[in-house]
Amino acid sequence: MSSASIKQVARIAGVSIATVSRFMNSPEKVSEKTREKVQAAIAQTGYTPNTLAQSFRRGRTNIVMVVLPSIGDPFFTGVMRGIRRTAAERGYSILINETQFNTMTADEIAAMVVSRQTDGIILLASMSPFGNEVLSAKSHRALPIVVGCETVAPELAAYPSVHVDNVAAASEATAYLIAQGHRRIGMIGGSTSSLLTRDREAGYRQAMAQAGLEVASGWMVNGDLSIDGAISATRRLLALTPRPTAVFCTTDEMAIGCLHAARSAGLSIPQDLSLMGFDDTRYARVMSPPLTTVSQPAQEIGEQVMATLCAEIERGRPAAASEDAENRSVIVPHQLVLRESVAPPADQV
Amino acid sequence: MSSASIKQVARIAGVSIATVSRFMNSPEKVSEKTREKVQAAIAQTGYTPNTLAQSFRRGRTNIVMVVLPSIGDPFFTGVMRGIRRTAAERGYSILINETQFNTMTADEIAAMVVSRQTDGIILLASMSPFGNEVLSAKSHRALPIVVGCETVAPELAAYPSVHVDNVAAASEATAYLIAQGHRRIGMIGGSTSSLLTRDREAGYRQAMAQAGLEVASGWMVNGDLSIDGAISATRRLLALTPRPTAVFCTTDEMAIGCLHAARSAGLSIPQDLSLMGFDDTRYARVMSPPLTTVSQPAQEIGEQVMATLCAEIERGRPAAASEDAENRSVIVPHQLVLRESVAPPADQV
DNA sequence: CCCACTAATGTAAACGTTTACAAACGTCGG
DNA sequence: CCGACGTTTGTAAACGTTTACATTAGTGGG
Repeated sequence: MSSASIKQVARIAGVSIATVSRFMNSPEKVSEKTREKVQAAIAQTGYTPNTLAQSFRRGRTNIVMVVLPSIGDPFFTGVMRGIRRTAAERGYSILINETQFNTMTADEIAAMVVSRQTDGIILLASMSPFGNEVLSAKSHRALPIVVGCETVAPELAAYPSVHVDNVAAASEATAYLIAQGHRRIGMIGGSTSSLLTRDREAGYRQAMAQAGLEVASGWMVNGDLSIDGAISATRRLLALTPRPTAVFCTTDEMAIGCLHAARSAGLSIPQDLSLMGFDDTRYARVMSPPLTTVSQPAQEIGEQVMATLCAEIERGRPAAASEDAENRSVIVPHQLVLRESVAPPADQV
Repeated sequence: MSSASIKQVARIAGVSIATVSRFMNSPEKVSEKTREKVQAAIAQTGYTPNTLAQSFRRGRTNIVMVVLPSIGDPFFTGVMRGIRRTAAERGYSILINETQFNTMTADEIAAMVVSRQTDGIILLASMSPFGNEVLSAKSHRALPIVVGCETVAPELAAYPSVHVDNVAAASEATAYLIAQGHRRIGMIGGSTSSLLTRDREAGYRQAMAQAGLEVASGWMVNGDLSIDGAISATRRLLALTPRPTAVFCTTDEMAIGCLHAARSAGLSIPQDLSLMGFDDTRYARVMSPPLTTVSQPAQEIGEQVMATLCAEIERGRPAAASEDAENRSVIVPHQLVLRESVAPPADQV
């Protein structure tokens, strides 16, 4: 007997089910008197519409899926907060998928939309071969997808996106280290198959090149976006001779690992090694020393991404017209935040 | 034309829709020849069952909701990892609800189950007045709910749960500080409306009492489970005279805030102030100094909670029989992990 | 008082599955 | 060759909504 159905409410109120349905969805279409009767019947039965039936009938679940590398990273937590906020406002729930655990392949994720389990997708992780052919084959309509944080992959170029200018930001961060007098600067990034890492690497190389500095082999290592990954990456970096005097970590999470590893190796920060992070997570400012980093407006990114996705979903199939106008990427501002993990190098080159 | 329906597949394969359905759900019931035909038709049309229709028909979404204070806390991230792992294994997706943002009231959450949007609930946050009357009124069946991490609230006593022995753990942690020679020990907890905080407080008081120590007024402050909250809490603690020589934080997250605030106030840790955390998150060991804390098997808790919920869901309505056998709480082991944020007090009392 | 027009309500089909039941088909022992 | 039984397939109802369309009630002008 779980929960009452519309039929019972209709019977009790002495009206047809259509009227009850109208009462629920557009009360202004039902007369005052009837409204009262229906209201009473609903109160009496404790009726709640069966969401499953509604979703089925309407062909919409009001659920969107967000795909990201790891929910554990505090930066993504911030983005999620923004997503969740505007999702709540607009009546959507969100389903999370972490690529880190390879729980699903890109095709499976796409299948969730095709099979109508989900109304759209937010991609915060570059899934490069996003089975786009598969998708367009499976469904004639374009999938509602929006890309966030990441630079959009070529195959996804048609989709809207919102992110900071990763190459400019990385370039500025590196330039700052250079301006402090550093010449040997290492970089700890994620896997190079990630476009985001590639962009930040491009920015790093660009700044180095502009200063006429070379990027020696072994100066760029993969820290796997994790603390542990950054710890081993840092060990590799410190084993180099001459070793870098500064390290640009493409993520605060990795900067934390790097900080720990460097200190474990007996170095003091920033005297012996300068550290630059990225993201300005809540941990950055409570580290010791507080991390110099690049801040991104995480929550704002989340909000904009979700809002854009809602628009995509709601405008439904008919896209056509001024596609490009809507599909342009939104670039949100980044900012270098200076704290205490960077100082001029002690040993002169 | 989004995605093909079972009808089209049936037509192309030259069979009835029932046969196609059987092919999908219990292929052993259809003959070899037919299987081939259907398989071909599916391949040709790219058929994917409409999940909405399936859910509607079966009355199950295979989605469960988990309610927690904040997904950002690394401890919960660990629990979520466990939940997600076993959810994936068993074919469930998970919907997250953070109470921190008050996106939904307890009643609304319950309504999601009643209205069939969700098959069950995992409560990692104590929602004390969980509108249980409302629930049992709305639906005659018991809701599939399982409680994790938290001590279960009296109204939820009937539901299964899995958590560490919070009072014992807090007691051990405090006893360790006492054993190091501390006499004035402060505690930074969450809101006292949280049962978890209350349990850990009870453990703290118990250890103090056993050592014949008094808990002075002002020694227990609310750190709001956040870094910022802990920072102000610490300031209040340090303003006391005489000030505590050690602080027990009921969360590593708050211990991090406490560490930062103490250091900002010019104290060195652990020489001037000892710090004990709780949870052993991934940040604990990379802090400087590394945090002494109490570890909980986060992932294991998640796995067990989810597995229990699956059992609840799958056994469906008919509970009866040996209810209590299943409904007992599972206590998972905790462990004190000794690192470097605790030392004997410098100033002798 | 009737007609026309609007507002309110009812009827019934449709959405894509699953599944109880009935029907058809094979196979095999007699 | 027949009947019985097991296997495979088909038929049709059901799940709880929404909604196009038909119908009825209500309103006001002529």
